Amino acid sequence: MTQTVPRGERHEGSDKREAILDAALALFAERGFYGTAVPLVADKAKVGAGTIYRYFPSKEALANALFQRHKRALGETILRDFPFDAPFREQFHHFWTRVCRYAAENPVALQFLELHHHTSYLDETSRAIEVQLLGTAKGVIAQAVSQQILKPVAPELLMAIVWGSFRALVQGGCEGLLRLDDETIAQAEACVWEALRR
Amino acid sequence: MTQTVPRGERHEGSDKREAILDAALALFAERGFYGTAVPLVADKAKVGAGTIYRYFPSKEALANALFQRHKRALGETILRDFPFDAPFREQFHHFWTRVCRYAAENPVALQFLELHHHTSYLDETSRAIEVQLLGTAKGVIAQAVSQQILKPVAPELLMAIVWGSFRALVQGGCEGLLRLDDETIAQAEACVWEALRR
Amino acid sequence: MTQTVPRGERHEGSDKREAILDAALALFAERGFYGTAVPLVADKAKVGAGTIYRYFPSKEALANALFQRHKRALGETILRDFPFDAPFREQFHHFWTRVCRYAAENPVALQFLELHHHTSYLDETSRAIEVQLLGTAKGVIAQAVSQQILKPVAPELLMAIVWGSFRALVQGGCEGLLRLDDETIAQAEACVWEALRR
Amino acid sequence: MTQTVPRGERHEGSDKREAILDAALALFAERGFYGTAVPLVADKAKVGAGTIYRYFPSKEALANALFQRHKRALGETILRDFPFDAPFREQFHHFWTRVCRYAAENPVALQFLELHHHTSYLDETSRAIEVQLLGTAKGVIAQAVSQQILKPVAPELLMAIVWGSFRALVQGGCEGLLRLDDETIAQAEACVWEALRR
DNA sequence: CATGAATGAGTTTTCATTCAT
DNA sequence: GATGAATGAAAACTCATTCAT
Repeated sequence: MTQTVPRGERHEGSDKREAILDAALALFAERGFYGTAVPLVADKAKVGAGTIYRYFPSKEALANALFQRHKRALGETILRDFPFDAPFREQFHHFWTRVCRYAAENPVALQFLELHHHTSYLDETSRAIEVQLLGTAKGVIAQAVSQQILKPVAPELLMAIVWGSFRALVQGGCEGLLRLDDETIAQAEACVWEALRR
Repeated sequence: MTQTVPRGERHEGSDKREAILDAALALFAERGFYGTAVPLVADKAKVGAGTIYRYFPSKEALANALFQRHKRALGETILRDFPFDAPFREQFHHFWTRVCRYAAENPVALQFLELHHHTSYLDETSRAIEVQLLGTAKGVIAQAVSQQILKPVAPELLMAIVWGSFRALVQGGCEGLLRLDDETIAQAEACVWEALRR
Repeated sequence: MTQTVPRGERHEGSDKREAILDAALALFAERGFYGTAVPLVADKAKVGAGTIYRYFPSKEALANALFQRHKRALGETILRDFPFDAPFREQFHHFWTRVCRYAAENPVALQFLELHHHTSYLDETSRAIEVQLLGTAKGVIAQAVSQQILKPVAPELLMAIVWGSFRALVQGGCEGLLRLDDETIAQAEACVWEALRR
Repeated sequence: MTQTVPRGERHEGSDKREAILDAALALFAERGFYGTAVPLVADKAKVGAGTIYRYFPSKEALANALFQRHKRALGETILRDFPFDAPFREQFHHFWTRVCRYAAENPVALQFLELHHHTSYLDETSRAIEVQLLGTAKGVIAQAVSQQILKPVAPELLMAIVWGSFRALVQGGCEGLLRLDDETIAQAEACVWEALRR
C-alpha cells in the first residue's frame, strides 16, 4: 500500500473534502445555493450528511470555500505570466485566451462563479478577492483608454462588454448551443476586440 | 357596492394580484426563487399569505406568471414596430434602443428574467416564449450573416456578445457602476455594433 | 358561541400559547431543558411542532418565558400584602405560608424554577427577576439579624437554610415522600424558625 | 515496556479511565447530562472520543459510574467511624462535619450528585445506593424522634431540612455567595440543630 | 373573498456511537 | 489498545400550503 499522500495533510487535501467540494460545485451551479439541500451534496459526494460538517462549519462556509477556490484559480489563470509591459492588444489576447481556456476546462466552476445571489452568503474574504480582480482589470483598461487604444468610453462599459460576452459564451457552451473550441474562442476574441478598440 | 371593474376580469387585473406580482418580482430578483419565502411576498404585497394562493396555485406558478409577463413585455417591446424590412443596422439600432430603454425603466424585471435556475421551476409555456424570441433573433442574425453584413461566425456567437453585453450593462446599472442613460446606451450600441459588423 | 375572550389578544392569552407553556413546564420540570425535545412539547401541547415557533422564537425563548412567568408569580405571591412593618416573625410566617401554599398548588412550577443549568439559557430579564427577589429577601433578613432577632450569622447562611429546606420539602412532595398539607407546612415553619431565631 | 500497573487492573484504575471520569464530572456538573456532548468529555479528558467507549459502554453508563463512585464516597465519608452508639447530637455533629468537609473538598462532585434528572438515566444500582443511604438516615432520625430528642414531626420533614440546608449551602459555596470554612460549617450546624431538636 | 394561524414535511445542524487504521 | 474520522438518526428550526373563520 504505497501512500501517495506525503505530508500530514488533515483537511486541506483530503479525499472527502475534495469530493464534497466537487459535489457542491456541480449542484450549486445547477440548482443554486438555496435550491441545493446539504444531504443532496452529501449523497453526490458519497459521504454521510454529518461528514460535510466535519470539513465546513456550515453550508455558507462551504459555498465560500468553493467561491474562493475557483475565483482564485481564475485570477491566477489570468495573472500568471500576464504581459503587463506588452501592448494592450496582446494583454487582451492573453486575458481572453486564458479565461476562455479555463472556462472550457472548468465550465461548471464558471457557471458557479457567475451565480446570482452570491451576495447573500459570501463573506468578506470572498468579496475581497472579487473586488481585487475587478480593480486590476479596471486599471489596465482605463490605461488603455487613456492611451487612446480603446474607445473613449467608460472603462466599466468596456468591461461589461468583455465580461458579459464571455459569460454568455460560457453559458452558451454549457447549454450546448456553442462549443468553446479554439476557433470559436479566436473568433469571439476578434469580435470583442472590435468592440473595444478605437 | 359599485364595482369599478368593467369586464369580467376576476383575477387578471385585480389590485391584489398586481401587488403580489410586484412584490414577488422585487423579492425574486433580489433573493432568488428559493431564497424567497412566500409569507415574505405576502408581507411585501400587504396581503395575507393565503391570498397568494387564491391567485396562483403555487409558488412555482407565481414565478412562471411573472416570467411570462415580463418576457412577453420584453418581446413586445422589441417586436413592436420592428423594421423587418429595413437594413440590419437599423434593426439592430431598434433592438438595442428598445431593449436598453426597457431595462432602464424596468431594471428589476430584467434582473429577474436573467436569474439562473429558472430551469428548475419554469414550465413549458415559459420556456416556449423564451425559445420563440431566441429563434426570431437567430433568424434575423443568421440572415444578416449570410448577407455578409455581420462577421462570418456562428449566429450564436454574435447573439452571445449582444445579449451578454446587454445583461452585463444592466447588471452594472443595478449595482450602480454604470448609468443607463441615453449616451451610455448609444456608446454601448456603437461598441457592440463594431463587434458584430463585418 | 359566547366568546369569553373580549380584547384583541393575539398571543398573550391564546389557548395554544397556554397549552405550549403548560406542556413545556411539565416536560422541562421532569426532563430538564436539554433533555426535552421540542416535538415532545408539541405533542404534549397537542399542536404542530411548527406552531411553537409562531409563539416563541426559539426553545430558549420558551424556557425564558416560562421562567419569568412563574418567577414573577412566585414573587407576587410572596410580596402581595407583605407585612413590611410587622415584626419579623410575622413576616417569616407570611413568607413561609405563601411560598408553601404556592408550591402545594404549583409543584411543577417550583420544580422547574429550581432546575440546575438555567444559567446556560436564561436571558438578562430572567436573571434580573431572580436577582431582585433575592436582594429583597436578603435586605429583610439582614435587618432582622441586626435587630438581634435572628442568629448572628451571615444572612446568606440563613437564606440557604430557609430556601434549601423549602426546596427539599417541595421535592419531597413531588416524590411522594411528604405531603404539603397545612399541618406539615406549619410544622416545617416551626422547625425552620428555630433554625433562624436567636 | 515496563508496566507499572501492579494488579490485574485493566480498567478500574487506568489513567485514562480516571481522566474520563474527572472530565465528565466537571462537565456534567456544569452543563448537565444532556447538555454535555461526549466528544467534549473526550477533549477535556485528552483522549480520543472512541476511547471513552472502551471504558464505558455508553454515555449513560459513564454517568452511572460517576454517580455511584461519588455517592459511595459520600456514603463512606458519612458512615466511616459513625458513632452509632453515641447520643444523637454527636451523631448529627459527625454527619454534618463529614458531609460539609466532603463538600468543601469535592464541590463539583456534590454539584453533580444533586443534579436533577438523574432519574432519566440512572440505573438500578445507582438508585439502590441512594435508597440505602436515605434508609439508614431515616432510621437514625426516626429513632431520635421516638426518643423525644428531635421534634415530633415526620422524619422526612427533618431530613428535608437537613439535606436541603446542606445542599443550599454547597450551592451558595459554588456560586461564591458563601465560603464553606469551618466557622460557617459550625454555625450552620448550630442553626440546623435548633431546627431539629426538641 | 380574504385572511393568517396552524401544520408537517423538509431544512440545516448536532452528536452518540462505530470502526478502519 | 487507542484513535478520531465517519456516520445517520434526531435535534432545532423554516416554510409552502391549507383551512376555519
